[in-house]
Amino acid sequence: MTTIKDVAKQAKVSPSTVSRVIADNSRISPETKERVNKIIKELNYHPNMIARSLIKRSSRTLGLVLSRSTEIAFSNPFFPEIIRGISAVTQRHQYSLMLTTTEDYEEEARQCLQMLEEKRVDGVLLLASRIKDDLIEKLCRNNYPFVVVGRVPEINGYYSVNNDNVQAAYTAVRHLLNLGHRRVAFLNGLEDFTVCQDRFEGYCFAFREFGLDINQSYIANGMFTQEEGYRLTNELLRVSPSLTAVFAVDDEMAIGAYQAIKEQGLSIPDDVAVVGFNDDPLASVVEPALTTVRIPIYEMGIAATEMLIKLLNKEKLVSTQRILSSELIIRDSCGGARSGIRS
Amino acid sequence: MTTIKDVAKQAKVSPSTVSRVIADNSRISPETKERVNKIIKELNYHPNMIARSLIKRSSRTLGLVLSRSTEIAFSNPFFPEIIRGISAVTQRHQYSLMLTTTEDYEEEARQCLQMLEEKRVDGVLLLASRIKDDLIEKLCRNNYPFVVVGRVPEINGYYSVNNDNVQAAYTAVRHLLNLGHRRVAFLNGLEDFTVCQDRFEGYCFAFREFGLDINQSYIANGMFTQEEGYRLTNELLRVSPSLTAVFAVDDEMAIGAYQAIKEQGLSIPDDVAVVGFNDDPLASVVEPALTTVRIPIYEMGIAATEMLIKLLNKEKLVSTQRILSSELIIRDSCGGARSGIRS
DNA sequence: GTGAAAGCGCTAACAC
DNA sequence: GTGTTAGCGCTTTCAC
Repeated sequence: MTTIKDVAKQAKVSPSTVSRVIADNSRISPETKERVNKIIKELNYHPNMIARSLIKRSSRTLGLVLSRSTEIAFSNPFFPEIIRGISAVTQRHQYSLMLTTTEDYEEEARQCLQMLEEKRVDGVLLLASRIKDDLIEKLCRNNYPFVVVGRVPEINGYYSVNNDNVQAAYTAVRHLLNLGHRRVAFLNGLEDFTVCQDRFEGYCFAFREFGLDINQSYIANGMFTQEEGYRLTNELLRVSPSLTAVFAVDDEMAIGAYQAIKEQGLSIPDDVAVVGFNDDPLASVVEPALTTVRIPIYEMGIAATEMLIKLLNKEKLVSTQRILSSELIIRDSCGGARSGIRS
Repeated sequence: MTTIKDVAKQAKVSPSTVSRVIADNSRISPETKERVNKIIKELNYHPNMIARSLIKRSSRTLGLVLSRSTEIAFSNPFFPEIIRGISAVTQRHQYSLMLTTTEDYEEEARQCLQMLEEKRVDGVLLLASRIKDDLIEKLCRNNYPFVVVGRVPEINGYYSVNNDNVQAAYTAVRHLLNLGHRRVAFLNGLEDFTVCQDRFEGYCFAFREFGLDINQSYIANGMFTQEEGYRLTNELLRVSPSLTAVFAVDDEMAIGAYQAIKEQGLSIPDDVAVVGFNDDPLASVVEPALTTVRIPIYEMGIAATEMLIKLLNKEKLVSTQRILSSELIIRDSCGGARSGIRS
């Protein structure tokens, strides 16, 4: 293994000079620079990042902890897309990305703290979804740099990136109300996910705007799965056979609703309109193609990572929170022509 | 920041003793051990992994480089699943995982080498798919530890984990031949992916076993996308309207085939049977539910990571290659009853 | 059983 | 401009 000393010896300079050449220090003579660079190439020398990290007190690495529940929650496109965004920015800023996946929340918190305590990472990105989150409290208490993708209620002052869940759900439901629907069911996820709270709020906003009351028997909660969507829709249709539309908090659930609606001999969109959320690849494949909300996942990854890196550089941030807007993708599941409406 | 010296001072021992306590060294007195551990807890001390890595000459970190093309190639379930498997093993062995995603192959190779050269990682996991691969040659030449998920032709002596693509495709096509189909088209991916080569080989094996000739006009190549599946199937049906079955190298392509077949007014499975590959979540959702091959992705991640860690520990490996078997999931796209047949 | 000392590979004052 | 020196936080001989 070649070290900086080997290069120094060969180039007949001191290690510090080599170090300066690598750092592209201005007050090094062009001749030395050239000679050293030549030797570096010859010896195929690469600085040892571990050693550099030790002295710089920074690993130049960001941590990302994915818990299984988050994965399930957002299922398909979310996971690879956000990583792509995160990775793009880490690379641009010469950071590395350290990843762990965990099966449960306890483990997630443990691993996240460990990465920080052991100085493996300079800061972490959190895909937060749950209502209660003592990990975040702990991170705050220890002054660990972190950025949350999502929203954590009852905690303030943390940096975060999120999409406009309330607004997007409002737009989606308004779309249904505008088409004349009044008996609109809401197929919601589990209540302790903030996305579910927020999307429910959007649903309520739209109803309020139209001067309509919320009918509790139109609301159902369950897991973000197709099976659950199927089961809940069957139940909703049993209790309220006169429903004319279903708004699902997730496309997987919407697909489950499709099954249930079709099994009842009802037609989509003629008898029951459906709107989903997330723009899962499935959405354009099912028949009729599903009207849904597209979330800028890649961009959220970008934004969150940029925020974290600025934080680490002690740069001033314009705001502690960024909300990215999503887009209602109108397809065939509500009738009407296709188009895109900005929410 | 608390260091080992702080702990040593507080516990009135030397840093080396603290180090020994942490390493659970046998010849340290129980009393000292207890006292030191108490101080460690009190001060909330955590060893700095960077410093440890430096002296141990090991980052205890594995690298994973995902290129965009790989992602596209295997699309959906592959990416999160294999990471889940990899992550499970890295955690079990107290390793970390460093991840980068890249848009192209050049970049992939560059980043992979860099991680190794800069000693950020002790070894890398490669999701290899392409026929020509000079990255792997380079890794071999430099004696960098690595394990390939997939197969790289024309290179030997590297460690790898793969699924039984030839066997699985053979089983899938034999299933069609057993059902009486003789004019079976093969919707293949791009020829420079080894998976495509291997699955094509399986297709040929099955034909040979049945004493049938390969009809070149039944073979089509394209990208692993739904659109391409649609386009190619239209073409195949135009040239050979008498086709009775389509075997697709990927479920996305199979879904594209569905569209084309249905548009021709043909019924699945009555007029044309379809078999896919990968058991994409889509497969169970489309109508009729798609018969496809399920690949043990999670297990491949597990196996590859275990192999790499053994390699790093200089443990003897039983073999340089592990082939995991996949399973034909029989659904409704070929007619007949549902069941699982081990390939 | 424990401590002292050396050093992993690098950077950054501080000299000159 | 460049070299000398010290030291990042840890482990590991080698003493005793």
